[in-house]
Amino acid sequence: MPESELPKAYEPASVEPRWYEFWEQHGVFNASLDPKDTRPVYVIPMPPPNVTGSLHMGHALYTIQDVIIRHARMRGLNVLWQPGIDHAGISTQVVVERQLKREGKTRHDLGREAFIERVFAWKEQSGGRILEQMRVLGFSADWPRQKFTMDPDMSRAVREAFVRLYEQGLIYRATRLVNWDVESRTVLSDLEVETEENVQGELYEFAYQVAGADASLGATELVVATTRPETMLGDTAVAVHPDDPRFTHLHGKKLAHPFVDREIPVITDPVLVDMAFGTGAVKVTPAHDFNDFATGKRHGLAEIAVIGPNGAMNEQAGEFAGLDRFAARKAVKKRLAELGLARGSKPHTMTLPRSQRTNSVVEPMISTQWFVKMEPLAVPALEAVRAGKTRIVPEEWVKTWEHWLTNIQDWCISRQLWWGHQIPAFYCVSCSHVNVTRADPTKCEKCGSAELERDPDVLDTWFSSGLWPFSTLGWPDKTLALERFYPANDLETGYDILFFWVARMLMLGLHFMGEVPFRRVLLHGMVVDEVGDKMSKVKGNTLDPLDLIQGAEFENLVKKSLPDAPLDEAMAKFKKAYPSAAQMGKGFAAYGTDALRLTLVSYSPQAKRIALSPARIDGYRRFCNKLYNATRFALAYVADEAPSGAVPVATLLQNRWILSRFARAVAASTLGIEEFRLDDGSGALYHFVWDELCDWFLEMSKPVFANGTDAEKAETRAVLAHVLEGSLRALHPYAPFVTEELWQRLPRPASRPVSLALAPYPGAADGRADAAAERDMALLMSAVGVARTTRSENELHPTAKVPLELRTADAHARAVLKAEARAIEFLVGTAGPVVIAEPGGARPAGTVLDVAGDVEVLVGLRGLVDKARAAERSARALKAVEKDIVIMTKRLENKNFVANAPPEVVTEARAQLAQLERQRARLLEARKLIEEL
RNA sequence: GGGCGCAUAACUCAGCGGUAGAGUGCGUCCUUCACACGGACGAAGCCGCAGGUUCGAUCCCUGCUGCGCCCA
Repeated sequence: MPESELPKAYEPASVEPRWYEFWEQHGVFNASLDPKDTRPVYVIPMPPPNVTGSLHMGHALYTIQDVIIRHARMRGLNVLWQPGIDHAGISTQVVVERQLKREGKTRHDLGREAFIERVFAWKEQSGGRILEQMRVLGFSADWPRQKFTMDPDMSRAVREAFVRLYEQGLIYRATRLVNWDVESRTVLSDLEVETEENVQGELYEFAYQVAGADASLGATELVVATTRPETMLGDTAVAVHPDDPRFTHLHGKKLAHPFVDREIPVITDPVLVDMAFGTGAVKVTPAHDFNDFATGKRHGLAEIAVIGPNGAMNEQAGEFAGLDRFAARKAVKKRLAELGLARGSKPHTMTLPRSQRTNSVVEPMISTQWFVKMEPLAVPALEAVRAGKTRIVPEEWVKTWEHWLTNIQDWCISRQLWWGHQIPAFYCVSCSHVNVTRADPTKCEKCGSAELERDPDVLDTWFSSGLWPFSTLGWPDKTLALERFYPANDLETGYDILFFWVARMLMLGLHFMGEVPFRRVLLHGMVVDEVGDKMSKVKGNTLDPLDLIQGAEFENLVKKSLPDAPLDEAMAKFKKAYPSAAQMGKGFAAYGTDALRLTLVSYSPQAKRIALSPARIDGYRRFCNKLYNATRFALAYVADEAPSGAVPVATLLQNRWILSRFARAVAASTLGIEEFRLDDGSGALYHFVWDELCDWFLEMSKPVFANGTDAEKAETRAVLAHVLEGSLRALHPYAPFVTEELWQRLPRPASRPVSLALAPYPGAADGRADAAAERDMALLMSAVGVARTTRSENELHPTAKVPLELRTADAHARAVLKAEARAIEFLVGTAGPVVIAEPGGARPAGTVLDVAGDVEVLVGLRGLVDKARAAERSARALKAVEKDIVIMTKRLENKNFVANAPPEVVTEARAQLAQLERQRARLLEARKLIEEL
């Protein structure tokens, strides 16, 4: 038997790498640029992972894109899914600088050029690993078209975009209060600042003495409350509310600064000051606080920076100069106390701004930076979504989108880093003119001086990502690729980069290409641990997709995720984060890529959190094994078939039925993929394969192969070969490896291509809808089910044979059951032929009666019946039916229901009630029979 | 302070204006020749709480409670 060639269990590890190599060798993932290729195209721009990153669960979610891409490819479209890597400015620079630090060096020891060379070397060595890991996940990307955001052609696009925006007045340079990352010593955009909530801090109070105070008018000092005492060195005013009676006598007064030689005014400001908060008086530091900055502008206050780029106090801080800002905080408090100006402190819950990349507390600083003027770009983007040119799915994100874009701030794009696209601005030393040019200039375009200094800053990483959908296709040149593959059809990514990436691509795509870069944006949630917490290294609840694919012992996992914690503590954290893993024993089995993929797409796409459940992955691993074994079974019979691809003639009930169910399943899968409901699409196929194909169709074909006529056998072989081949095609986008492995072993039509990845996706024409077959099968399934329940309730050995009689008044039902006698006998395990009869007549002694709809099921259990259990079950069934009867009766007795509900609902309810009452009658009979046993 | 979302079986999650579903787990029986990674059968839910709309609400609306996220 051919099946003996296959091991009994599916082993993904021995199968998956082989097929990936095969696909790449045959170039099945490559888009066609042949000018004569007229196929419609389908494009998803792949989000380029960071060059520093190693594969995490977020990347594994690219599976959603791959399923859609593979489906499109199987539908015969010219598909482009172009992979790439992002240079990831800050992250990468931080990684390499940390390496240098271990060698006792800084980037300044190397110099800019050598440092960049070093980063490139690092990138070559370890940066591409993630793309290798993506192959493990089966992603069908067009690898020969792989891009890196710092490739020469990408850099050219970036420079072109910058120059054009500058020429159009949309990029400008300005001095503003910006977010400063003290650790990496660069400015950040608003989006790169994250707020840490519920930080336990203190509200510290101290007093400013009023200059020339008159004690008879009131207090001679003004007490302010602050969370940042050290910034008082840069205070240029104290604000009170104009309506606050406590401070009326101080309006217009000056305060003496205790540490620096400066008097600062008391100002009144209803915007900044909340009378109820703190002391009602607010110190104003325009150079280090956004609200204070705005206040300063309103009142014409000086902006005195007291903190330097490294986070230490500068020379303006007088005696505190040189201290780190946090050390300065302590020092200032100590000195205030010594001067008798401290007025105590209160615990205070606050929020802290932190750098997304380095996590250090962000310092507002005044600095000269490059900005993109956003409003002219945002308005067309807003309109494009409103007009439906790009659709955001799920729609709930549209509100967020609208809110952000309508309140958008100008985008700070310069970064004080070395790693990235250096800004193409050249300052003339003699006339100060700013030359912004496509090619490096040799002399100033204004005064002709050859003395030019290039701006040292680089661009925000997201600037180049924003050009991705067209820069990767050759822009600014008019290439065939650009013409063919822009705009893309869909974009699929996490909601966390809706603004960072999606919005900017849409704005820049509209601006430079005059057309939206994609028609749909599909936003998925974040992968979190099984109990819903964000995955983080600190919590030790991260999962590496490769550990799930290849298997891993929990002990090794926790050693990897929390290397510094005691083993039992780390293990406890891990098991708390993954309750289902805690029940598993020592570790994860090698679930394989397909199981992980099926799991990831099984989550509802509208869930904001995807709580990854190891038990669920294991469930899909079993599904792969089920599919594998179903094919093993089939191969024993169909190995010599030569299917034509046409739907086989079917006369046997189960053959007609499975063709009908198959048509439904593939329709559901296709709809699911098209509607971005991969959970529904894959679920339909899962249940089709397991619950219908395996549990009923394969089971019913066994007696055919054992005892059927040659014609029946031939028909069943043809249907089995056809449906199985079709099922593998249908499942391939979700589970590419196991399906390719099995498909290559199955007989298949001669017209099929070399790889399943290129075979046509099945459609309605691959099945045959048959309502009658579905109805008749339902009857059979329910009768068999009831008979089996009776057997099981009485604890019969599975191989024990029982006499079976089915009685029904419905002549059609009798005909169906009679025709399917062989199947029923096999599925129930009957002693002798099943008797099909009309109701009434004597019941053989020792027979248990149950009902399946309108069919009485009589199982002969002479001497085997557990009377008590049978009675118990009978009572339970009766109770359930009577409960339903009460519900239905009440509903139908309600005049309003009958009058107002749609007529078909009323008719349906009446039919249900009638059915229930017939069931009750039979159950009462059955109960009587038990008593007689 | 503003906004968004979630609350359904022990766990993780679907679903839905008309008698509540899946996977895992749990219980019983069984190594029957595709699969014990299996089969058959079964137990298990005030669908968060309180109102409202409706002939009918787990579903729609309002409020509350709890949890999560985003923005300021």
